[in-house]
Amino acid sequence: MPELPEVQTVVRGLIQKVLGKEIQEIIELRPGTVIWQTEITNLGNIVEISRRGKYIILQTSEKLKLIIHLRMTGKLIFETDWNKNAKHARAEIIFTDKTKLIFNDVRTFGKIQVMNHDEEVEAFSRLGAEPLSETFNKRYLTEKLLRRTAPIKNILLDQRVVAGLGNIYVAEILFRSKIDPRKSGKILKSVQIKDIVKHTKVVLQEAIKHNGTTISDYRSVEDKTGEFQNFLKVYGKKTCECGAQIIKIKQAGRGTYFCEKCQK
DNA sequence: ATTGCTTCCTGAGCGC
DNA sequence: TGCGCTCAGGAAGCAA
Repeated sequence: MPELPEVQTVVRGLIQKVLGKEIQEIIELRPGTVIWQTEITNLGNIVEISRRGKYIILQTSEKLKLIIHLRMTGKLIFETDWNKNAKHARAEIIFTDKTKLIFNDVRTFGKIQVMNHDEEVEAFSRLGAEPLSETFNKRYLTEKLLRRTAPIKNILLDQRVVAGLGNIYVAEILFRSKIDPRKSGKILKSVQIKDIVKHTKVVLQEAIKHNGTTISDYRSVEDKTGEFQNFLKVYGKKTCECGAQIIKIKQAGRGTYFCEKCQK
């Protein structure tokens, strides 16, 4: 599932492969994949590629922007063979040099929004701090956890609190912080909040360095897997490094992995 | 204001 | 071999 490190890896790949290219057309292969929020005559060249939370932002010379969310199984694969097709291709961004970007998505939850450069992305107004920015610090998180009775796992998954974390990284962050994911946000000690902030930054940076985590679907722009799955300590594991059994429960509709011995 | 449930969707894996 | 079931989960929408 693409979370911040995977999206960041895709952005890095896009900068290498498609920055500067001129978009000839966007072909929607499955209805509902592309959301047109403005009239288009000419798409223009890609002039800037960035990320906000788990959203990818492509800006063009024609004052347009494409907002792409991969959700669970979305991929953006760069393809130099114009005639090549992919099994679950939902849309294609065709460039004038006969290369293309295939938006592949088994579960079809991913979307591409096409809108004006100066138009506000509604979803962005709800997003919390970027975890790798200065804004995401102990003071910020302490304020966000105030009065929140939900389990810390659920709170960290909430994009309004911090933008970019998903199920895998939250599990790893709480493991490294030695905090029980079931623990209510508001009862966390000052030092625990400090640890969450610290380990969030460390885990995300390490994962970015290793091109993200591939459990099943995630691939880079070059259709390669990440490597951070080799460094996971709890997500999907049976045994903890301490020797105890990893426990699996369900929280917020998702699998939570943790070690009862290490995480209090 | 916050919480937690449901919904969207397809393929993999499992038991029989 | 194939059927039916469960599981995987990001975020919106909704009820409480």
